[in-house]
Amino acid sequence: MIKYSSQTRVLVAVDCIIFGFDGQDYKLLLVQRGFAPEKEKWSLMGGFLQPTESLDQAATRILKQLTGLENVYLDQMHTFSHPNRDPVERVVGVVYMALIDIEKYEKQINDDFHARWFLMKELPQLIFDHEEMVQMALNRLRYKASLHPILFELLPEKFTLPQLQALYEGLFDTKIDKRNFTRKLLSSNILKKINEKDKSTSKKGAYFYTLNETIYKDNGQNMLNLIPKNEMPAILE
Amino acid sequence: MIKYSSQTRVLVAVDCIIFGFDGQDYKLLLVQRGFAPEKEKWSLMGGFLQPTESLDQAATRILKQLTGLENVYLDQMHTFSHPNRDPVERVVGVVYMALIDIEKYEKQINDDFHARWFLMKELPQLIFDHEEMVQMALNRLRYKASLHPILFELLPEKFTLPQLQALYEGLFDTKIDKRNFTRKLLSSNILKKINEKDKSTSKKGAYFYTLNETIYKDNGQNMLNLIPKNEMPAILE
DNA sequence: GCAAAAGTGTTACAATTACACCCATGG
DNA sequence: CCATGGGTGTAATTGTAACACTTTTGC
Repeated sequence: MIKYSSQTRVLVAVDCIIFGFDGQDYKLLLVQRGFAPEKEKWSLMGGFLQPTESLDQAATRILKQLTGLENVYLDQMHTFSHPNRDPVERVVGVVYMALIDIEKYEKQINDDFHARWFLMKELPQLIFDHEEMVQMALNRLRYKASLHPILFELLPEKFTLPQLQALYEGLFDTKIDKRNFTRKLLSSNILKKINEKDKSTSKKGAYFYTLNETIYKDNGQNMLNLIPKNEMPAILE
Repeated sequence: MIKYSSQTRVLVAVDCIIFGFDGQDYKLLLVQRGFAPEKEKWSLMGGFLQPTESLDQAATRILKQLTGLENVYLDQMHTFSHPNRDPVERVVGVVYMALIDIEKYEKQINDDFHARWFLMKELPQLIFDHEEMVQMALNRLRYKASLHPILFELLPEKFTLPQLQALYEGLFDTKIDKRNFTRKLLSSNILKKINEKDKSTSKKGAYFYTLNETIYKDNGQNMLNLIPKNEMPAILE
């Protein structure tokens, strides 16, 4: 078979940034690296791209290996390529961001990998350029979440408005007026109220909501706003 | 030297999507491929990642090779990885998007590559998955431009408000009210008026403006707006 | 009965949209 | 003098932000 001669081939790794939310704080799922170099140091969960799979498939495979989860929010974020980012040999690193419901995470699956959830505020030192990757992912998550309803992905199917508000307040490290928050959210029609309450965090109990799936998919709008809203294409990213 | 054994190494290519604007229409700079397979078919300008360079450096190098330009808007967009996207052998393709001032493009440089500007409306068939790449880039450009002032990158240093408006109208295929457009733009303080007119398109002449560089860098805002603007971090992407 | 969290409305202000006429000038 | 494109203001509407009290109930 003909090849492109005289070009250098390199390893391609996929690294997954896996976010979770415990009701209070954002967390990141890390693994303790089982092989040299940097053995036993903490790192993102990753693996090498295999000959017959795409990057998306590789990321899906890796995420499933570690968490047991499929069909979760998983998005290619950026490709890192400093020639010496891995000291062993050149590895180009494609980073994916995953948002998972932390409750669904299956602990037994990961024991092979010595996985652990870390509070975002208390991350250990990470190998290679993984800290830079995490920082970029956090910025990206804030960016997206400020524009699109994606934080739902961190919650179970049924969730309450106070839970959702805590999610936004945590990510942006701020307090939000709950009346305004609720009004905007409900006016988007993205939620369906369920006739059932969560009594675990208060005596009164908070109503559960679920996503209105038909509406939760079609969102795109604007901001420096040179384009009138009427003219904005419905799906932009 | 130790290596990661038993893993497959692949070629990494960088492909550049180069947008320009001629005052009327958006254009894409394509090259006629000089080697097999698909020799003489049109394709994005690309090249292989070299051993000592990063992807950003490779994209910069490739862009300079083709256009003679440096210090232009250039942004990593997405990495494509279908196992058979290149029929010769496996190549992972990292796509960059560039916005250039079409006037600055130096024709003599590209003649080695048989480069040509195509109207976005009249693109030829492209090799491999390059059409998919272009489609994604166009969506991405619309998305970004709807939120951030980046289309300036397609204009010369001095430009008029009607030129700028044509840029937005062209990208979104719509008409914008020029009073509202102007007011929003000027109220952002991003522009500086110059005491000089462009008389090339009208008898009255339109004032030139330039970017206010200090303000043109710090922009980030919102849209589904669960976060009050006061609380929005200044730089989100 | 009270502490703790959930729920709910109104008003002021800001941003966005819709809309039409005068201006400057080269020919 | 007139055709062409450039420039400008206002009013109605909509969206956003600030603000505090009542409800529920487990203890």
